[in-house]
Amino acid sequence: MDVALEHFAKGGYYNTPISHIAKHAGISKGLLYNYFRSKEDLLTEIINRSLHDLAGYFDPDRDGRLSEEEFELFIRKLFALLRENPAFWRLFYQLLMQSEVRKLLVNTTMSYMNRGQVPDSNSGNFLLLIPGMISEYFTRKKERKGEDYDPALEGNMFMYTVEGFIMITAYMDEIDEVNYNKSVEGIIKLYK
Amino acid sequence: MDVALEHFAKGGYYNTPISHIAKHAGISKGLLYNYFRSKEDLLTEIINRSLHDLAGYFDPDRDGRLSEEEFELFIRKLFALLRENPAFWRLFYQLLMQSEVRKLLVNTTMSYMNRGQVPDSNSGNFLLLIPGMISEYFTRKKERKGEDYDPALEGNMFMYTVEGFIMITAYMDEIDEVNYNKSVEGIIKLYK
Amino acid sequence: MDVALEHFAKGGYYNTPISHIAKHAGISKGLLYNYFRSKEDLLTEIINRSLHDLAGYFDPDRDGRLSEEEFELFIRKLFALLRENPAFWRLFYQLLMQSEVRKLLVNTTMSYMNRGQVPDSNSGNFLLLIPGMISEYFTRKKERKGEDYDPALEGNMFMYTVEGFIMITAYMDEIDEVNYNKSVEGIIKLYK
Amino acid sequence: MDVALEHFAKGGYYNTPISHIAKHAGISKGLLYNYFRSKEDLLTEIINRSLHDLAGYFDPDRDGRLSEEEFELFIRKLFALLRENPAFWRLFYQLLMQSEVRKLLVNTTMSYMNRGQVPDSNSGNFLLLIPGMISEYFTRKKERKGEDYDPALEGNMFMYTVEGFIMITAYMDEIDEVNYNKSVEGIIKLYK
DNA sequence: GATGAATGAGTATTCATTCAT
DNA sequence: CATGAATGAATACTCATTCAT
Repeated sequence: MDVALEHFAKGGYYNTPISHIAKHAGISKGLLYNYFRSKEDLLTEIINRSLHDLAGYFDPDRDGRLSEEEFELFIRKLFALLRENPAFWRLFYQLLMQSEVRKLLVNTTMSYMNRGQVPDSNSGNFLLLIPGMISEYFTRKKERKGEDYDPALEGNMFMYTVEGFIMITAYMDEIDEVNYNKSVEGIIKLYK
Repeated sequence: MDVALEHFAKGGYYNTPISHIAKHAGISKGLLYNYFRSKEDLLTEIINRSLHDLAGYFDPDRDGRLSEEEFELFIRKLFALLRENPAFWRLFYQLLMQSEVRKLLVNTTMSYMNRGQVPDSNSGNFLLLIPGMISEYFTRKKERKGEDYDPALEGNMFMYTVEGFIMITAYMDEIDEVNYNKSVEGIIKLYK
Repeated sequence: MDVALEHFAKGGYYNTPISHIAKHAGISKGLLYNYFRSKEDLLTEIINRSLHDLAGYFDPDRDGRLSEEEFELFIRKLFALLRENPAFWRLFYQLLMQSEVRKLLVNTTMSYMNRGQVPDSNSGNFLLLIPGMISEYFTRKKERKGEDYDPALEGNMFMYTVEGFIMITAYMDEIDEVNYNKSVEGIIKLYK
Repeated sequence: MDVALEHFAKGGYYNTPISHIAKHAGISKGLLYNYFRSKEDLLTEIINRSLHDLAGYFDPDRDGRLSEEEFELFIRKLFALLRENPAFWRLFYQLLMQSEVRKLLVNTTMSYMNRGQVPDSNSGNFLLLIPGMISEYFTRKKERKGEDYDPALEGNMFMYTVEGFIMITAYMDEIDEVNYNKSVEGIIKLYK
C-alpha cells in the first residue's frame, strides 16, 4: 500500500499500472490480487487507512463541539499530518479533482468524518466534509467578536485558506521550515 | 474543444477516450485528428485558449507592477473568469494535481503569464505562476502597514486563500450568489 | 506519377501515404483521385509506364530471337535504363520482394514483355520474365562454344549476375563511373 | 518467431498485422507483447537470431583473411544456409529494398559481420557488409592470375553473381536440385 | 502463499477513399 | 478541374484480471 500510494500520487491513479506497483513492491501481480480484489479496492484501502488515522484527531472529547483549544489543536494536527504524509494528500486531491471519482471519495470520507450530518455534497473541499463542527465554531465565535462579525464568511475564508495551504504545501518539493511555521501560526492567529 | 473541455473536466483527461469526445461532438474520430495532431495537442490547445484569455487581464498598464486598483481589478477579473468557465479551472487543477503532468503545464502557463521571471517551480499553485508582481505588491504594502507587517506571510496567506477559493468554487454544482459575493469582497478587504 | 515513384521508392509503397504524395506534388488528394481510381491503380500506372518504355528495347527486329548484336544492345539498353531511372528499379525490386505482391507484378510485367510464353512463375527475378529469348540465346551459343558448354548453367549465371548488378547499382547513392563501365563491359565480355 | 518470419516474408513486414501473427501462432496479442516489446523488436530478434547463426561461418580461423579453402567453404556455407531458411533471406532482402529501413538493417548486420571496418554504406547488398575480406581475397588472387587480372572488377562480378543467386533462389517455390548444384559449382569454379 | 503466463477488451492513431461544393 | 472536410476500418500497443501450477 505504501508503494502504491507513492506511485499513485506521483503518476496518477489511472496512469499507474498495477504491474508497476507490484514490481516496485517486489511481489508478483498475482500476489497483489490475493490481497486486493481489484485496483480500485487497493485505492480504497489506501484512502481508508489514512482517513482512519485522520478521524482520530477530530473532536477529542467527542462532545460534537470544538472549544478554542480543540480548534487550535485540530489545525495543528491537520497540518502535522500533512507534513508526515504529503503523498497521501496529493493522491487525495488528485482524486478529488476528478468529478466522477469525487462522489465516491466524498462518500467514503464522510462515513469516517461525519456522524450522520450530510453536508452540501457539491462542494469538493476537504473541510466541508466535517462541516458541522466548523460552522458551529464560527457561529459561536460571533459572541466573542461582536455584531460586525459574519460567521458564514469567516468560516468560508478559513476553509479557503486551509484548503489552499494544504494543496500548496502538499505539492512543494521540500518545505521551508520558517515559512511553514509562520503560515501555521498565521492561520491560527487569524481564524482561531 | 468545448465538448472536450467539458468531458476532460468531468471524467479526467486520461479517463476520457477520444472516441467519447468525438461522439459527443457529433464528428468522427478521424475528423478530430484533422484538427488536432494528438490527444495531448487537443489538451494543450484548450489550455492555451483559456490562458490566452487570462493573460490579458494581468497588469493592464504593463508596467510590471500592481497598483492597489490594479490589484483589486485583478482579483475581480480572476474570479469573474472563474465563474464564466469553471470547467476550465476544474481541468486545470486536475492536471496540476498530477505530478507528472504538472511541469509541462507549469511551463506552458509561464510562457503566457510571465515575462522571463522563473518562480520556484516546485510549488504547484496557480498564483505562484505570476509571483513577481504579487510578492512585490505585498512588499510595497509594508510601507502602508508599518513595522509589524510581514509581507512574505501576507503574500502567502493571500495565495492560500485565493487558491482555496478558486478550487472550492470551481467544484460547486451551483454557486450561491450571496456567499460568492461576500467571499470576493472579504478577500479584497483582507488582502488589498 | 514522378513524385509518387520517388516516394514509393524511398519510403516503401505501403509506408507512403497518398496524402504525402499529393502534398509533395502540390495538388489535393481529391484531384489525385480524379486521375487514379486507387492507390494501387497509381502504382500500376507507374509500373506500366516504365515497362512500356522498357518493352521497346527488346528484340528490336521482332523476330523472337536475339542475335549477338541484339544481345549486347539489350544489355547496354537495360543498364542505361537502370542509370536513367534507378528509383523505378528500387520500387520494382521492393515490390518483387514481397511474395504477395509479386504475382500481381509478374503478371503485369509479363503482359508487356512476353508474347504468350509462360515462364516458371515461381522465380522472382526480372530476366526470367523474358526467359524465352534468353535461354534460346544461350542454347544457340553452344554451337559456338563446343561440347563442354552448358547453356542452362551459363544462362543462369548470366541472370544471377545481371540481377545482382541491377540491384546493387540501383541502391548506390551515387554511381562510380569507372567501376560502372568496367562492370558493364565485364558482363558483356563474359556472357555475350 | 518462426510464424512471424514466415508471415513477414510472405506478406511483408508492414503489411502483416501483429494480430495475424498471434492468431497463427495460436496465442493472444497480449502474450506476444510479453515476449517482444514491439513489432519492431520482434523483427529485430528474428534478424538477430539468423545473423547470429550466420556470423559463425565467416573466417573460421579468425585471422581476418580468407584462404582459398575458406573462400570455397564460405560460399558453400552461405548457400547451405540459403537453402535451410529461404524465408529469412526473403525477409532480409525485402527489408534491404526499403531505403528507409535499410540503414537500420545495415547497422545491425554490421555489428555481427564486421569488426570495426566500415564499408561504403550506400550500397545495399549483402556481401558488401563483409567487404574487407572479400576485396582482400581478390587482391591476393591477382598474384595467381597475372597482370591482366582486375581484382576490383572480379570482386564486383563475384558479388553481383552471389547476390543475384541468393535473391533468385530464395524466391523459388521449390529448388531444382540439379540446377542448384550446378550453379553452386559454377560460381565456385568461376570465382575461387 | 506465491508466481507469471495468458487473455481480451479497450485506446490512440493512421490513412485510403468519398463527396459536396 | 479542383478542393479538403469527413469517414470508418484497421492497427499497434496497454493493462486489469484470471488461473494453472
